[in-house]
Amino acid sequence: MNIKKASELTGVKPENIRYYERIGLIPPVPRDDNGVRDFSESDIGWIKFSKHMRDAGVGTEALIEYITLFQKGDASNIPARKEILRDQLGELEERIESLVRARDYLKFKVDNYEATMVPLEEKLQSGEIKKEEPECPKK
Amino acid sequence: MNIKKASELTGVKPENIRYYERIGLIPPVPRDDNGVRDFSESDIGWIKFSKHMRDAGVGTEALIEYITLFQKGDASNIPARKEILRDQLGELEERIESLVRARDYLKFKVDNYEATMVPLEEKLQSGEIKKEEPECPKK
DNA sequence: TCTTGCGTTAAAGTGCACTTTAAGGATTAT
DNA sequence: ATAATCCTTAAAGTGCACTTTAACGCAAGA
Repeated sequence: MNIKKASELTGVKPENIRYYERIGLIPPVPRDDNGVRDFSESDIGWIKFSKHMRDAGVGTEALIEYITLFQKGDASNIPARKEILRDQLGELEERIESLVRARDYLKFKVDNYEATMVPLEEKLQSGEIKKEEPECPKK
Repeated sequence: MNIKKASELTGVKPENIRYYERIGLIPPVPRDDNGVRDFSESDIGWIKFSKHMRDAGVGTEALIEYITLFQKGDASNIPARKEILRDQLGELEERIESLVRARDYLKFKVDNYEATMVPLEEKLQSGEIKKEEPECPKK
């Protein structure tokens, strides 16, 4: 299948598929006689995988490293590949933690906006206090 | 307190505190007679807030909009401020979802690496199959 | 045949969020 | 008093991940 179809199937723009291939974020895609890319299901799978990981904030570097190892097609580097994945999994878990904390804070703030901000604003208006906002939920 | 102290307290580098102030990511910090910033507890709170949100991937634009509204110190824009926060909360929730999906996928992949990859590699070695990796857990 | 629409590459440009540099002013330590 | 160590600003530079541009080729339809 051509790059347009691959793009539709993966939600990654053709330019970015080419870019991903160029930097090694996906393995090289085979070409036909005219040098035109002919994507297989497995190529599509790789694009989806990389998109998935990129969306989650996994940096290109770790991904490229992983793809490179995979491409060597050597069973001896399976532990290395597994370790990259495990590292990224750890980082992902940390990022989720951080996001959840921020979300809880923001949720608290939104839920209590009227209760805390309106009286604060009133005092502010009357010059009773100086401007200050950030109060966090005591975790 | 000076910018060094503020930096230590918040984990944000002095350069970035200045940068944050310059672009409006925190309200202006009062200066002493020499034009040197003198941070109050509330200034520290703002830095922490912005860092917290930035770490979670909240873009500067939304944050600046929020700070700007806050600075107008007008109770009438409380709903607008609340809405910005609510919007960002929604986006944060989506990002968390996406990360959790990626994590689950990666976790599956790591947990099953030996089980799925080792036999795959063996077949590959023997030329029995072509290279293809990405198989997802059926969610 | 020629225009439309797909594909290709290399290279330059963009946007974001810092980060560094340059040039200088004030306070503290020796 | 002079060197170190803080502070200040404006402006230029960096790194990442695209994104756009330019210049081209092939192939089917009017």
